[in-house]
Amino acid sequence: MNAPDAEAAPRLWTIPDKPSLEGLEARWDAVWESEGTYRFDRTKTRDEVFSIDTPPPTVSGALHVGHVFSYTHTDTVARYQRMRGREVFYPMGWDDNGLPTERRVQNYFGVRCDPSLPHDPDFEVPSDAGDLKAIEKRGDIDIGRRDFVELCHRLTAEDEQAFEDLWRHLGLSVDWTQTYATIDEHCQRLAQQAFLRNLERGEAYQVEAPSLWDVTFRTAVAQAELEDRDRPGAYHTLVFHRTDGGGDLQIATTRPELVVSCVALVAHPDDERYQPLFDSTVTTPVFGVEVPVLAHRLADPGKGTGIAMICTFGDTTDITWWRELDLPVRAVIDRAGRFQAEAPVDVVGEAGLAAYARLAGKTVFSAQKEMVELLGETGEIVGVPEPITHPVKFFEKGDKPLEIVTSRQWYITNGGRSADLRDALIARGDEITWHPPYMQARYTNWIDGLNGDWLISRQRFFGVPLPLWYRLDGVGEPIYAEPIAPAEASLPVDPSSDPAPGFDEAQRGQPGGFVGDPDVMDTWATSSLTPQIACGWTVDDDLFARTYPMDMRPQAHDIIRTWLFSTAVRSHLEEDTAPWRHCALSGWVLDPDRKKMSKSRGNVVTPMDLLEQYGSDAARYWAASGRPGTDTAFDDGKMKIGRRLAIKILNASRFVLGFGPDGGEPATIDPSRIVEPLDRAMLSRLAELVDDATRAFDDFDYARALERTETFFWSFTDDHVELVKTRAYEGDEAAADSARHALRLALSTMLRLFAPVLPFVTEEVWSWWQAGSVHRQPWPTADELRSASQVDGTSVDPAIAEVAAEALAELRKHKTNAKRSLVTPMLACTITDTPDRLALLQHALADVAAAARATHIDLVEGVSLSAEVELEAPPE
RNA sequence: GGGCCGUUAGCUCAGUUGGCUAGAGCACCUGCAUGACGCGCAGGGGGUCGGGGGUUCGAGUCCCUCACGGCCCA
Repeated sequence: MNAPDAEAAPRLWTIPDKPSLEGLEARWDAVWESEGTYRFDRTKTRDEVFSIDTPPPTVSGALHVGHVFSYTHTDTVARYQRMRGREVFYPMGWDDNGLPTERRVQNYFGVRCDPSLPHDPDFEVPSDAGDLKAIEKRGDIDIGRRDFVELCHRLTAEDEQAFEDLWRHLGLSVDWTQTYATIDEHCQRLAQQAFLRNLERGEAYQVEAPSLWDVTFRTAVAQAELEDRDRPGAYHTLVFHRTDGGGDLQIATTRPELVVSCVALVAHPDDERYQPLFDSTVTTPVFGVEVPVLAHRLADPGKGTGIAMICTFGDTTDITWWRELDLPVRAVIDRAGRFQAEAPVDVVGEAGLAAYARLAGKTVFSAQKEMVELLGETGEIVGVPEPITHPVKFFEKGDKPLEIVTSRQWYITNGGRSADLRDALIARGDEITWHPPYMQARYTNWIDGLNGDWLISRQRFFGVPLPLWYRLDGVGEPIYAEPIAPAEASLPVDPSSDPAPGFDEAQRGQPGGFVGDPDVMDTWATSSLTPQIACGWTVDDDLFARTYPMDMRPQAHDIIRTWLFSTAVRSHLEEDTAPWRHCALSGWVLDPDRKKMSKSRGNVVTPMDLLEQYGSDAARYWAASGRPGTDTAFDDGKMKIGRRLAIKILNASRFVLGFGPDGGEPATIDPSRIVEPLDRAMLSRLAELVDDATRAFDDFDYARALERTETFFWSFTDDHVELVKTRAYEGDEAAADSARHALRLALSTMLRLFAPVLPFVTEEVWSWWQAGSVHRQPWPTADELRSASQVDGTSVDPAIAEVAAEALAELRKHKTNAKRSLVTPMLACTITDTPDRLALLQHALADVAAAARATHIDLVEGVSLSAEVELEAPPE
């Protein structure tokens, strides 16, 4: 690591004749790597460290500008904190665990995982991998789980390299020696270990219960993975028959195919229309099953006819009713989303059984058509279905509506079923500083709306296996109530290939033997442990003590309910603390039509092309212009401005440093030689900027810091440099020195202020005249500038800088309005202004006159600024 | 239906605790070869700050209300 080298010997100036942005990324990335500029120094204590819980990107997903956007935000804060003297712990992780990788591997290699197939030791990677046409021609190859997982590892390794290349090109100041991947052995061990500790403490449990089920992926999914999508549907009005002889009852439903699994009707307790029927019974159409009419507050009197079927299970409200009203189960939909072969036991009549036979084996979609036909035949459907559009629950990665299937699943407590835990987790939110603050409401609201614990088991292949086995009884049935857990020292384990402790592999599947739990954990069950993973929980106590709880969690606002919340749950359960002190939420990148950029919309811009076209500093400039938490439109115009800024920094620096002494003398900054009032006024203004930028960065507001710095910089080049350049060139020694040292001090300061956002161009300029990396320099302080702006303890009025700049602008205006060059000499010049302002201007009058090419300026007292000038006659 | 965010110049956006005549960049117009930068510099036109009401000496800023857009959750 480089020591901060403010004290180090200044180096000789080597200023290129024609500075350029081209190639800076590759050059400085290599230097930073070889110098270990961003290497974490683990001798630092907790209060000296700033640790960042970086989002591990899903490597199997496409790289897009959204990545450039949010990761740049984090990097600006990391660089700022590093310059503030904090030792920054900034690891990168890859999220290669889970369904996106499975899908990509299936498509890329043309394979399908069949867990029943054994491992094939001779398995070779398909030679036509990546060739979509060839794969389509030959069809998918079925392979065993171990071979499938091997392919997952192989492909994610390539994807990770592409991400690392992008991150390096973008200039993320990551310590690449700390990298982890959510499917690597370390993460698997840790995820299993954390689960086992949840199990020991009773926070993890299994239960056979109805849960949301994706029929395409054939896996259970959690509440956090749901999304509502509007889908067309239709109210079908069905006829139920009262058993008290009171006639028929009409029920509106969008899912007539579930009549067979109807276990009750329900209406609102206050609904006078149905109050007389409560606790009476009716029989279902077609199947003739007797069901009760019940009251429950969740029934909506305004929906349909105000009375609904409760089916097991049509939607999540059915689960609530079933649970709270203590109803039986008549499930009909299997794990493939089809009607199972056998009718529920309560269907006993011949007609009912015959009707069910027409549904058996059908998908939900075909079963509905068949059922409507059956209802028509019995005359138990009224009128024609009334089309509606209604929200339907989908797995966020799925294409078919979720069904509800009863299965044995593992859960971790998250407050969804415990008011105490819920309140405790909401209170954890108060330990975190939210940027921007209103994001905390999303966290609180999500927890408030939970309706169950966290379902963590998934019936998939590429993930961290649940580290459990079950004993088999005498007839080979698993005894789920007594799961067998491994010793922590043996982790990670794969129960599908490792035998249970105390058993021999030969006993797998045998009566009296064992069977491994076939499921993997939800990918969030691993991702929720990124603070523990990165900080070395249980494997490196020393590192853990220096880095945890972490200082910063940066992430996008759309995954507060998943990643942020689940991480808070794990830290609460495991460490009894919030996992971080600050959460910084980034917005989204929108396309120019204000739509979220995504691959499916085809509006994604390839980030590497962008970085090469405009330069990484320019892309970072665009990203850093997006305020924390705010969605930002993709805008290449903004990148052009960033590029211009970077070029301007090169040119202005070259100019400022060009005033240096000849003959290879070292660059120095000697504040005691800054004596001219205008120079001191400029530094005084710069001190205010440093205060402002520091406050902004302390509040994670990189956008504000950049904006203020940029504004100052442009007025510095356009006004201050123009005012002092003649003096710097040809003033007497003391006056010239004052200008030069002030320019250098200002440049040094601004380079450091820009460094978090524009790491390449600032490093390039720094290298021309300073030793070490700008990124290991101390962040500028207002104090150093204020003391430089004073002489013998007396300050100048910083307003001198404004008055001088405004006077110069007034004189320029006359030249421009006369359509003359700004270097046109003035034969005479009079400036009128208020006495106060004239007094200030007096301190910079020689500089103003030189910049305006006036040999002499007369001052006249008046009410406001104006000028009269006489320009040299234009050449004929 | 509930919660949150937003609405300021043609476009993208600043505007910290209320306080000079509401700003910047882009775009547009008019000029300028100037000791670094023409990817530059100077100057200019352009806004009843979404509508309405209120508090205040004073509101883009605070309060109420409505409209529109977005996100999250039912």
